[in-house]
Amino acid sequence: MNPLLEHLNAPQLAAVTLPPQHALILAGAGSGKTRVLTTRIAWLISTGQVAPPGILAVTFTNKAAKEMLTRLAAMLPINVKGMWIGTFHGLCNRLLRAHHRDAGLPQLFQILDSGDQQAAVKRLLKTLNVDDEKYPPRELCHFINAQKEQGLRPAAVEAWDDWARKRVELYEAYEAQCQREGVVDFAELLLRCYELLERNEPLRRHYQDRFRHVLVDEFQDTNKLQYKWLCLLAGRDPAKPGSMVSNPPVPLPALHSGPAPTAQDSVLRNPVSAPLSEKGGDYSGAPAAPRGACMFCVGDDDQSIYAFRGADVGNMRDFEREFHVTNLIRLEQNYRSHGNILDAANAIIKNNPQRLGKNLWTEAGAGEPIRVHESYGEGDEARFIVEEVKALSRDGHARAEIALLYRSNAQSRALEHALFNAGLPYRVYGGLRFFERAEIKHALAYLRLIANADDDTAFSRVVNFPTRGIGARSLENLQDAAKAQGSSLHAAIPRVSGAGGVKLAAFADLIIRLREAAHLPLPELVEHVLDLSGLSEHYRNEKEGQERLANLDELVNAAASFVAEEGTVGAEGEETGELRADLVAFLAHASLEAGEHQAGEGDDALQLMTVHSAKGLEFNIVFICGLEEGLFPHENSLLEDKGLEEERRLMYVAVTRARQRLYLCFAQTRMLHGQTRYNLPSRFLEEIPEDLVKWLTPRAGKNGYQVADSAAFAYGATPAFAATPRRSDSQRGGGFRVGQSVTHPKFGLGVIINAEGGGNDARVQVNFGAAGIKWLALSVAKLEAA
DNA sequence: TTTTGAGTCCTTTTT
DNA sequence: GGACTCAAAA
Repeated sequence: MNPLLEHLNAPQLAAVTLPPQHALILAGAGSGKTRVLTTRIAWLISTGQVAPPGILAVTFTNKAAKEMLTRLAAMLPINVKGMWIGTFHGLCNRLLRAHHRDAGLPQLFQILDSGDQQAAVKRLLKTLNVDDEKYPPRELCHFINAQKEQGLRPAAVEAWDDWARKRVELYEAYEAQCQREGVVDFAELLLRCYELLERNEPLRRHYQDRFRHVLVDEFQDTNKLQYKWLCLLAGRDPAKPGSMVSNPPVPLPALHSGPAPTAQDSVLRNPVSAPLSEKGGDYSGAPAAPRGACMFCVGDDDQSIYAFRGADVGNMRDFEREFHVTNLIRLEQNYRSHGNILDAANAIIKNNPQRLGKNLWTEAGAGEPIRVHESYGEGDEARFIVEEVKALSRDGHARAEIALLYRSNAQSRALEHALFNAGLPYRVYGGLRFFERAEIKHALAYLRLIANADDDTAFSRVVNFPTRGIGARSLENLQDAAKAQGSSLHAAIPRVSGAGGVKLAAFADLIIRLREAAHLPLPELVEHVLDLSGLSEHYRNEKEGQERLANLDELVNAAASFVAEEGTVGAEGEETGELRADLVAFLAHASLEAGEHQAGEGDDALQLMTVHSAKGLEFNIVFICGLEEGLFPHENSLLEDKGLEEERRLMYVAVTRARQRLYLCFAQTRMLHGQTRYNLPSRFLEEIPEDLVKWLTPRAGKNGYQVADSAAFAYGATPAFAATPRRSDSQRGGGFRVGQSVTHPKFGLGVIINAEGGGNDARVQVNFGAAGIKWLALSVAKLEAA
């Protein structure tokens, strides 16, 4: 037997060795998804069914792509570096660099990250004198990206009123600005690449012939445009029914002079395109489409948690239908979690309608019960977790194997506070990332100006940083001049006169001097830029500049290791003429891969992160915090179509992160937006069968809190208010307190969220959930403790 | 040009 | 409550 196939279970084996047909693999959490994907590639290659250049494998994150490459390298005696395995954006970047002329892009086009994009939109609104209250940049970016992710250019966007028409107009103006500056945002990377293939038949044919197998990871997270892009590469030509709305064929503006080369030109000239002879190995036909690839899509509709950013689970059904998928394979055996955890996850997700359907099981035993803990407030919740973690630590559990998951980032504060006070090392994921730091972005802006001085985003960022006396007025003059002659800011510098003009000219001179150093090896070039621009100097003089200075040093290191690692890739693409490919590649790398969140990876630290960022990870012990209505499920989600379903999938993802032990925590009160909120326990708690659960605090009543006095709470609850003085017989008597569950004959079950007055005047505010929030006089309303 | 105070917002996030 | 933005004051 092929050693690659050892230790695969039956469905895994079936998936890996599937004959060349389109296939959809429903891979449950912890079912060995990545293993199947990589083994499939290795198997296809090692059995001679396809040569490495015939493979296209797509992921969403750089991490996943890297992981795939690493695993593949361990399985195959080939150099996997040059293979087409990467993120959607990374691969599109590669294609666009190779065929930039055909795509209507300058050779050295720069990539805007979301921050750059927002800055560009802001700048646009300013030059057009558009009220940014009416068209907030954030929202406008979102709109533009959403359109692009649907595959819609401005001409194809429908608008019904003036406001909407203006938005589309701004979208158009934004496109023009990007084109003028030679920059491309994330969504544009995909859309431009899609259009390139759609309109350029020879090029499309070339890649359709080349790629025999297209493999997609996390398929449930693809958006419409990504799906279209995949379809195109897999050999489904654009005009066919079922393909998306087509844009009116607007000719792409060309930035360069001279005759546009044909597609054939760039295919033949370009080293990216493998010789056609390599394409199929001794691939022996079979039922696959005559042209184009076999699609092998791996995903889990139950783990689709990115609808809010355009992901469309519907792609799974569409794919199944449009590609006539007969091979639907379910990977349901879970190798991660104990039985109770899986049972809970299955029970929760069962409440979602319209699933493709799947039930995880394990050969591992039931394991420990799921622990549920109620506390009074978020501080108490955090203290409980701290004590529990300390105990687990004493028992020999590694802290790095314990994760604290929460729905929203704001929740980390209380946890961090308690952890800090307890001296427990922890690491929070999801902060500012390396290439997003201000000082790094400044340095990169200078580097970008070396590559392309017309990059107005980069120009505006550093024209007066460090300050060189170029104030708002000079910039305004410059902007006017640029607008007047329809040029970039840089090109307009000679048109500005006066003192401002002199200073601007000095800046232009700086750019020239930076460009003169463009022959230096990349790390030295970076260093040179830091020096000459005055960035290093600036941070040396700043009180709090030490860390930033260290980061800038780190940038030099990053450049060095980039050259060392990607050195071979530097040869990819065309000769860039006077400017170097490695600089452009490094800048693309900085935009496409923002870098790891922060240092301190080696330490044995608790892992704190949102549920979203925990996707794909696993831990021995998991605490899910803040399991309260309004928080998780988040209140905003209830207003959205299918919002609750997505929250439930999120809960499913959270639960399935745990291998051995799972804690579910909730609190009666929580500080939110500066106000104390009283929430009911999350409905997801109730969806877990009772026999899987062990309550660490007295069990809460259905839909409400346990009526218990504070002593019942392990870590000292401190009720802030009592409508009537609390009495020891409050259970029996009429004493109510904030946070307590009550029933009302008409409104049903609720929780007291506020109170005022006392004695006969006492009134309480009760949240009855669906029945609303009411103020009730205790002397009148027939309230009872639930 | 930098500092400071008021005002605003507030799920989730990768590329 | 707090982080971030933006406009006025030093």
